[in-house]
Amino acid sequence: MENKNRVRFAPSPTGSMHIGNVRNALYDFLFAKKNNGEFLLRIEDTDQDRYAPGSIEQIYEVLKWLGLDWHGEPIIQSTRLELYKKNAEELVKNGHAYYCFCSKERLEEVRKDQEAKKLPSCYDRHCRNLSEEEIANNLESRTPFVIRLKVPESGIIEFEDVIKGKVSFDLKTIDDQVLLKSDGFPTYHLASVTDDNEMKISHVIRSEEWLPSTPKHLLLYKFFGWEPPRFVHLPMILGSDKSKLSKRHGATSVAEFKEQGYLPEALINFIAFLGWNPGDEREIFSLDELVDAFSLDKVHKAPAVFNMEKLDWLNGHYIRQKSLDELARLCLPYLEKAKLIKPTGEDYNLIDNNETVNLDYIKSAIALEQERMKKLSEVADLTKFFFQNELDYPAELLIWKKSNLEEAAVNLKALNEFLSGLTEANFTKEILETKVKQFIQTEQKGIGDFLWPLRVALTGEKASPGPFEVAHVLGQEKTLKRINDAINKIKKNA
RNA sequence: GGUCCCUUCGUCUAAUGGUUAGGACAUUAGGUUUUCAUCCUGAAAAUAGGGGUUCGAUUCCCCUAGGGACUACCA
Repeated sequence: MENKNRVRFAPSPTGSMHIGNVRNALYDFLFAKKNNGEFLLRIEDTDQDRYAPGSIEQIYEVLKWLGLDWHGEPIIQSTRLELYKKNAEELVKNGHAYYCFCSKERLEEVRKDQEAKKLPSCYDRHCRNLSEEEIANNLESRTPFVIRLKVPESGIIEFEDVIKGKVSFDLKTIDDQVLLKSDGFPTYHLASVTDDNEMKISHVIRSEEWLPSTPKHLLLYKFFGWEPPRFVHLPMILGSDKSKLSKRHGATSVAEFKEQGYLPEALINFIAFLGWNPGDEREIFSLDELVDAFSLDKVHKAPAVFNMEKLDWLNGHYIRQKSLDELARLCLPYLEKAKLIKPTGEDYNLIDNNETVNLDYIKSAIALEQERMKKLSEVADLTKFFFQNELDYPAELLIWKKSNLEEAAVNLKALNEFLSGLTEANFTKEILETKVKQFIQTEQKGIGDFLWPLRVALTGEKASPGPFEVAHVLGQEKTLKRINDAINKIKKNA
């Protein structure tokens, strides 16, 4: 019980959840579940200026959507200001931190000066040795102040990162970090160390950008007399040009991916493999399977480039795995958004001609495109011909290979006649295929001479599902109408 | 500039001293097919460079180069 593994995902509510956040959360989750530990959530809202309204709710929503359920109530840092303040003052009392009354202007000047002299920029420790009287006076006159960490003058601080291995820093290069800001809020450093201790976090799993501030955190643990956790610095995720993944690389927020129709399964599977793999050749993993296979010692040191093509492939894979009911449920909003259908009671109206269709019709249409979809958002474009009354395509599209419009018209007429002679009951994919192919044989022509124009007449597309399955979904009446429409289109064109 | 981290096909990665350097995505050639997609088969494609250590280095060490992060009263 004492040594239970506890990890936390600690985002700050300053914007939308992005891929990097999700990777951190995912590895936290996998590590906790794999090792019978707890996955906790903490909201690091200690920057009043950067707080983005709604982003806390979005964090919850995204984690739930991805299936990364956390344990217990989230810790909200802004509700714990007293604790941080108390800890900062304790450090001052023990001589490990000090009041600093420097103005922002002065700090700015110091920085500029150091830059001009090509010196490493850090606080010049102006207030580090203020007399008690000076401090008392400043406090008395209500001069704004911060509390800074008193970094020892010399020494080496070394630690064993779970992923990077041994890392060491010379204390001489470390700045006297601000711990408590003049607005009374803690900085990340104070707040996260305080809370990680309070929450009994065993492994701090976070992005590599935190590696350089880890010695400050270690100092804090030492000065507080607390046992430090293990540090686990995850490699970064890069964009296609190998710079830190950002907006200009396209979608990076989870909300955008969701909107484009990426499935949580695909996102999880893909992101898990950015910097980790199970060590064998399997590629497809559910969240549960990831938990089972996960281990921190298989996490890489090197950063990984976010490769959208592979995500698309995975997403297509997961779409193909979906049951039709589930897929239809996911696709419906996209069809409505594209103004193809609108719900009316239990059924749906086609916006094009106000015809009423039922859910089964929509499902049949979606079923035919399931293996072609890479993202849910593509469903509207892929299935639109099932919901439109008049198809908009050039007559020339009806021409098969080296054939011509006249022949297309002749063949379509023959098909129309033949199909008119069938009963509605014959309009299944299998029966149609058998019968139409028999019919084509008697015509002494190539199969494409009939099937290509038929398919185009039914779909208006140069690429689509086959004509028999489309005709089945459309039904005899619409099928015949579309063939007629095509013939008329050719006539008009002539 | 300073500190720290990193380096296997285009990309994600396997192989921790001995392999024809393996797989996946993407690319590409075929097959199936009325088109597209799916599916199947094949091809091309990598150990950043230089030194060591070793009988033997992708693997261990050093240097160089390149990339990245940090360098805020942001996280």
